[in-house]
Amino acid sequence: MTRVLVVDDDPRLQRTLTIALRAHGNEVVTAADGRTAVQSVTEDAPDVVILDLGLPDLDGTEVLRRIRAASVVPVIVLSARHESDDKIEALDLGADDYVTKPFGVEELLARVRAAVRRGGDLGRHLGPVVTDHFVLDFAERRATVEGEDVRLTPTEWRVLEALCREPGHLVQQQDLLRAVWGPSYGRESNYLRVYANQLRRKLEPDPANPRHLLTEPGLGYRFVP
Amino acid sequence: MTRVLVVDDDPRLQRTLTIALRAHGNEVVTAADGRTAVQSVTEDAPDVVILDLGLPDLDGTEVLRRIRAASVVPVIVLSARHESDDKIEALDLGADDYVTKPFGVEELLARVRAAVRRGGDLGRHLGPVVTDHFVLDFAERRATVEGEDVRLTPTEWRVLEALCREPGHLVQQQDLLRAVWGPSYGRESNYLRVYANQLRRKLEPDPANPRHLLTEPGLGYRFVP
DNA sequence: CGGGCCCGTCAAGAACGCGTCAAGAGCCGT
DNA sequence: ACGGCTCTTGACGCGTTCTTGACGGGCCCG
Repeated sequence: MTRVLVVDDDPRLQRTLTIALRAHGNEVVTAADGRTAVQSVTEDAPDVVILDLGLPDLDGTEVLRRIRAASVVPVIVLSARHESDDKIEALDLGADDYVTKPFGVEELLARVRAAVRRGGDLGRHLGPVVTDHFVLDFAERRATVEGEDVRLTPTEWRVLEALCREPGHLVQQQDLLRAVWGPSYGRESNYLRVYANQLRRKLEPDPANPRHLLTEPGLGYRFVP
Repeated sequence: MTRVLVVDDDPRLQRTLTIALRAHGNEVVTAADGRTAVQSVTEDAPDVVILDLGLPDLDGTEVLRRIRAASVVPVIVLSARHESDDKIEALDLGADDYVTKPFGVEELLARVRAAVRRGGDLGRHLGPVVTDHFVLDFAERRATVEGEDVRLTPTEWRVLEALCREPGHLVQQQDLLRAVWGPSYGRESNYLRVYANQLRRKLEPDPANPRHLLTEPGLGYRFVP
C-alpha cells in the first residue's frame, strides 16, 4: 500500500484525486496549504507527494524547498501554467515530475506509479539492527536486550530510527529534532537530552558510559552498532 | 483460478462478461439481484465482485453495504451514470474501483486483475489456530474456549482473521481497519478498541491481562498463539 | 580560580491513547 | 410489528507518554 500526500487548496480537485488514488489501492492523506503539507511529509511519511503550486499561504517553490529540506520523498508538481519557466524551476528544486492542468487522472496515476517505483525504499522500514547487547526490529517494533523484551515508546522508536538510518555517522541535533518532531523544531529544547537518557537507560549495558548511543557535544548524536 | 461474481440484471451484459472472463481463465458465478448477490458472496467466497448498480430489488449502495458487512472481497462497481456523486458514494462505501458504462471489456479485465492482485489472498481461508486456551476454526466459523463453544459475531471473526494472518506480527491500526471495514476506513475510531475488548472477554483466560491479543500502543495489535 | 556552556538527570503537569460502558440504530427472524 | 442480536458512537476514567522547567556536574576558557 503506497501512501500519497495530496496537497491542493481546491477541495474538488482534492476529492477527485483522493477517490481516484484510493480506487487504485493507495492510501491518501491530504493537505490544503503549504505548512500543513510540510508537516504531513514528516509526520505521515508518504511514499509520494502530489503538490499543486499556487497555495494560499506559501509560494509553491517555497513549499517544495521546505519539503526537500525535510525529506527526499518523490514530489510530482501540478501547475496551471504552460510556461516552462516554472517547470524548470520546480525540477531544479527537486521535483521529480511535472504535470500541467488540465490533465487526465489516468495520466497522473501512471506518473504516481512511476514516481513510487523510482522512489525506492526510503519510506521503508530499516532492517533489524543488531549489537552484542541488544537487537532492534523496527518493522515489528520489538526491542530485545540480553534476550529480554524491552518496551519502547513511539517517540523513542522514532529517535532510534533516525539515528540508525546512518549507523556510525553523526546526526546533527537539528536533523534529529526535525526527523522526530517535525520541521518546526529547529531549536534545541530538552527533547534530545531526555530521550537520549531514556534510551540509554533501556538499552545500554552501562547507561553512564554509553557504548552505542554517543553524544557529540555541541553537534548531535551518533549510533554505533 | 480466480472466482468472479458478476452481479447484473441485464442478461446480455451478464453473458458477455461471463464469456470474456471465462476466456481469460476465471471461474464465474452470477447473480441477477442484490439479495442473491449478498448470499453468493458468503456462500461462494468469490475473489472479486463486479457489481452493477441499478438492480431491481435493492438500491446499489445498499447492496454494496451488505456485501461489505459480510466480506472484504474487492468490489468493482459498474454504473451507467457519469456523475461523480454516485462514484464518490460507492467508493466511500468501500468499493475498490469504479467503471462507467460503456466500457471496454479489456479495461474491465485489467481492473479485475488489479483488484485481485490487491486483494491478495484475503479470500482464502486460514487453517485452524490453536492455543493452549482456545481453538479458532475459520473455515467452520467455530470457536472453542476450554472445550466450550463460543459464539463470535461476523465482525469479530474478521478482526481475528486479519490478526491471525500474521501470527506474532504487529498489525497496524490502519491495516486492520481496512482489512475489516473496507478501504475507506483509514482513520481510527472506537472500532478497534471495542472489538479488541470484546474478543478478549470472549477468548482470553484473563481479559484484563491479555496473553494472546496484545496492544501495541499507538501502532496496532498483535496476535500471539 | 571563576564563569559560561552544554549535557545528564529528575520531577510534575498536561496531553494522549486505551479499555470500558452504555445508549441508540439498523438488521434479522419470528 | 415485535424482540433479539450486532454494529456504531459517544463519554469517561485511568495509566502511560510527552513536554517543560529546574538543578547539578563536567569541561573549556579566560
